[in-house]
Amino acid sequence: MNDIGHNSDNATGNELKQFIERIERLHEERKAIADDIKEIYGEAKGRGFDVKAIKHIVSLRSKDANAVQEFEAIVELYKSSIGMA
Amino acid sequence: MNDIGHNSDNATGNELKQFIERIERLHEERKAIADDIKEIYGEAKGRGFDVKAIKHIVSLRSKDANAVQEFEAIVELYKSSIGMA
Amino acid sequence: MNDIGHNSDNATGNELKQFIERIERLHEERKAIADDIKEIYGEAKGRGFDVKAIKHIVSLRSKDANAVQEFEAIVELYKSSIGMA
Amino acid sequence: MNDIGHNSDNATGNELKQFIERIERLHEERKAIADDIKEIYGEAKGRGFDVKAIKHIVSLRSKDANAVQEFEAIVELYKSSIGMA
DNA sequence: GGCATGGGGCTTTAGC
DNA sequence: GCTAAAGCCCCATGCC
Repeated sequence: MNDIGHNSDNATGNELKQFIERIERLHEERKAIADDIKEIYGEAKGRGFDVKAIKHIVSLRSKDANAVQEFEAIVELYKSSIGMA
Repeated sequence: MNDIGHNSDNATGNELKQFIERIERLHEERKAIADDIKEIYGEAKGRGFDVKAIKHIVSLRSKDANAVQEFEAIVELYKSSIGMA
Repeated sequence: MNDIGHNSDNATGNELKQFIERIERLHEERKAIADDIKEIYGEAKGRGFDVKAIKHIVSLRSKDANAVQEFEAIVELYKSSIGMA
Repeated sequence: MNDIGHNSDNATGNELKQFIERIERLHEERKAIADDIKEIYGEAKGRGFDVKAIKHIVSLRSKDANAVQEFEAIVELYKSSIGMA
C-alpha cells in the first residue's frame, strides 16, 4: 500500500507509470514481429532456401546502392595494397 | 536465366521474392513500432521527464524479470552441483 | 548459516569454487584482449583507415576461400532469380 | 622491408598489413583462452561436475555483479524522476 | 561536429 | 541439425 507511483495523489508517479507501460507494450509488439520474421526464415529454410543468403540480400536491398559499391571498392583497394589475391 | 521481373515459369524466383517481401514488410512494421517508442519518449520529455532515466528503468524492469527466474534456477543448480539433491 | 562451499570440510564445494574462479580469471583475460583489439582498430582509424573495411578483410582472411566464393555465388543466383540488378 | 608482395614505397600497404597482423595475433590469443576455458570445463566434467550448471553459475555471478551497480543507480533515478531530489 | 557510450539486431558457436 | 546463448557490429543518442 506504500508503493510509490500508483496512488491517485501521486500524479507524477502515475503519469510516469503510464509512459513506462506504453513503452513496455510496444516492446512486446516489437518482439512479436521479430518472432514472425524468424518464422518466415524458418519457412524459407523448409522450402530449401539458404537463409543466410536471403538475409544478405534483404540487407543489401535496404542499403544505398552507392554506399555498397563504395565499401566494396575500398575493400578491394585494401586487399591489393596488402598483396591479397 | 535472366528472368527479369519474374515470369510465372520461374516458380523459385517467385517464391523467393514472396519471402523477401514478407520479411521487408515486417521490417517496416518493426520500424514503425520503434518510431512509436521514440514518440512516447518525446511525449515524456515534453511532460518534463528525464528520457534517459526512463530508458534505464525500462531496461532494468526487463532485466529484473529475467533475474527473478534465473534466481530460482540458481538455487536448484547450486544444490544439485554440490550434491544437495 | 548455509555458507556452502568454503568450509574446509566441504571438499566438493571448494573444488567447485576453484574451477569457477579459474574460469572467471580467463574471462577477464579474454576481455582484456578484446579491449586490445578495439584499441588497435582505434589506432587504425586515427591513421585514416576505414575500420569497417579492415574488419571485413580480417574476416575474409579467417574464412575458407571456397566457402566465401560459394556463398557469393548463391547470393548472385538469388539476386538474378528475383530480378535484382 | 623484405616482405614480398609490397614495396617499401607502399607505406600505406605496409602499415595496413601491420594492423591486420596485430589483430590476427590477438584473435589467436583470444582463441587460445577460449580453448583454455573449454579445457577447464572438461576437467570439471571429469571430476564429476555438471558443466551446464557451472556455466550457468558463472553467467549469473557476472550478471549479479552488474545488477548491484545498476540497483544503486536506479534508486537515484527513481527519486529524481519523481521529483524526490 | 566528432567521440564515446549504450541498446538492438545479427552471426556464430556450443549443447542437445 | 536445431535451438539457445554469447560475442560482435552497427546505429542512435548524449556529451564535449
